[in-house]
Amino acid sequence: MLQIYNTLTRQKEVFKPIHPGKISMYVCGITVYDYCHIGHARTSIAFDVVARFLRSQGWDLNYVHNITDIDDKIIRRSNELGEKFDALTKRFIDAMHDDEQKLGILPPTVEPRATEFIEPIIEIVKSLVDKGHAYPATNGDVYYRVNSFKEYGKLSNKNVDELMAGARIEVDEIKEDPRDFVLWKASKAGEPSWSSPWGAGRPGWHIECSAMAKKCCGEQLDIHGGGADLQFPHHENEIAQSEAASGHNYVNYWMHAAPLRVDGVKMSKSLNNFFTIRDVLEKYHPEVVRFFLISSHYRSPINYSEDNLIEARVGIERFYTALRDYVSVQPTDLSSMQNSEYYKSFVEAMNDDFNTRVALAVMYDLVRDVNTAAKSDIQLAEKLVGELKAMAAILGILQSNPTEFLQSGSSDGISAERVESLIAERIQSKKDKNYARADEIRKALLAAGVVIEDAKDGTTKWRREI
RNA sequence: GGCGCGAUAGCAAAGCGGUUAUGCGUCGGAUUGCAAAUCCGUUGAGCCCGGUUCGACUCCGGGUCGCGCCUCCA
Repeated sequence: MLQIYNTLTRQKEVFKPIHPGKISMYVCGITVYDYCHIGHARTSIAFDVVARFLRSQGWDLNYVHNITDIDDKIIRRSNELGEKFDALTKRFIDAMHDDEQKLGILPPTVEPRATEFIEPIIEIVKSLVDKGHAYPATNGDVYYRVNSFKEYGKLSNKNVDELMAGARIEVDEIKEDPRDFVLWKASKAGEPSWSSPWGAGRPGWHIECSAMAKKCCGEQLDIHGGGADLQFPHHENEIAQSEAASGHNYVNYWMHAAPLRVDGVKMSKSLNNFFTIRDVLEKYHPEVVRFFLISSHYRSPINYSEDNLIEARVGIERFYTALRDYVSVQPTDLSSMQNSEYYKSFVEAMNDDFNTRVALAVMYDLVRDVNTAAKSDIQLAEKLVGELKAMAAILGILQSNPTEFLQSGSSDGISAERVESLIAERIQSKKDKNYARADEIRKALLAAGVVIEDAKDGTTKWRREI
């Protein structure tokens, strides 16, 4: 029984789909004017895991992950760089796809871009104007009339009157009310623009999601997700737009991933305390990053630090060390795992609001039993490994070759060839009972960050430590 | 100021009103030429003050501290 924490009600709820067996899930993606940072990866991976798990359980999932490819920041950046806005966004979309692919983030069912949905955006704005929920201003902008939507604030639990009193809201003469937000923005000369009933302009920030969600999922969604920082104003405004336009409920379950922190505070563009995904991947294996990001619950903040990345690496090493001898074992088909106690526990954990941490704990239990079985019952060990790999696939981890993973590390370290040749020399020394030389070699390798393990059959395995 | 969230052992991080989370680390044992890996055992928790209860880390109230949103942000 799937349970999801719903931001709207601030509690876990049993999930009930709009259409039996089907789920529509819309997740806010990024505005593409720069490289993605690890905070973006956190949210993308969280929902990638949700999507993988839902599909694994037989749900027919329509996963929509949008791209906002037109907005003020994009225009500003394109002016700064002297690069056409669509060339700029293409460049960063390509980079984003590259990052996602490395991190094992599967492509969504649909990846709509705001600029491809200008007509539907104009349609919604028009209908909001017609219904009195929006109004064109004298400068050519069209604004949403916040006081026309009586449920405004229900998602973020804001009191509308207090919002009005807030000192930080910019008072704009052109708006009827300072809380009103822009749906359609008149363009200045030279800016990218599309024609509309209100003149040349471009979409405001929030409206594109209302339009894309409607076109890709219909007027009602099962799940809508995004980073916690989008709860207000973005998702609040989406609700106001979509529900005022359609006249009925927009989203059944709102999910928000907690922010990634650096030194205890949120990683963000404005604080300039972010690390891009590509920077981090220069130092750490992509699976380490992914493992780190799913090793705590998606609603708990995670602290990004070297120590925690190293801990993630060590945590995965336990898995790969166990899997080293079972490279040929294939993941077990989920349909034949229904009676596995491990799998039942795993599914139970994931059904409980996608508790990846508990799911990993189940997998660690499985690893221990694999290692124990390896000593006495290889068939059992292989069976358990098949199950372990099947669960790992649901989380999108343990997809590398174990030995390659364990031997991966900084490129400036000792070469694999050098390691192999020293190991060969050590094996000979051992045969000659020259243990002094054998130990010397082991110490030298250790100093170079290489740990060796002698197997019973006389061979020696090695891995890098970071 | 308004609205939320959190505080767990050396570190990371979950569930749970009474019964081992889990990973890393420590220590001891098995194993090993010695190691490493592995297994077994060990170590160790629940911010403070009240309350409810036969019993609270878990529920309720009040503090303290940290964080998020209220402004662009995944």
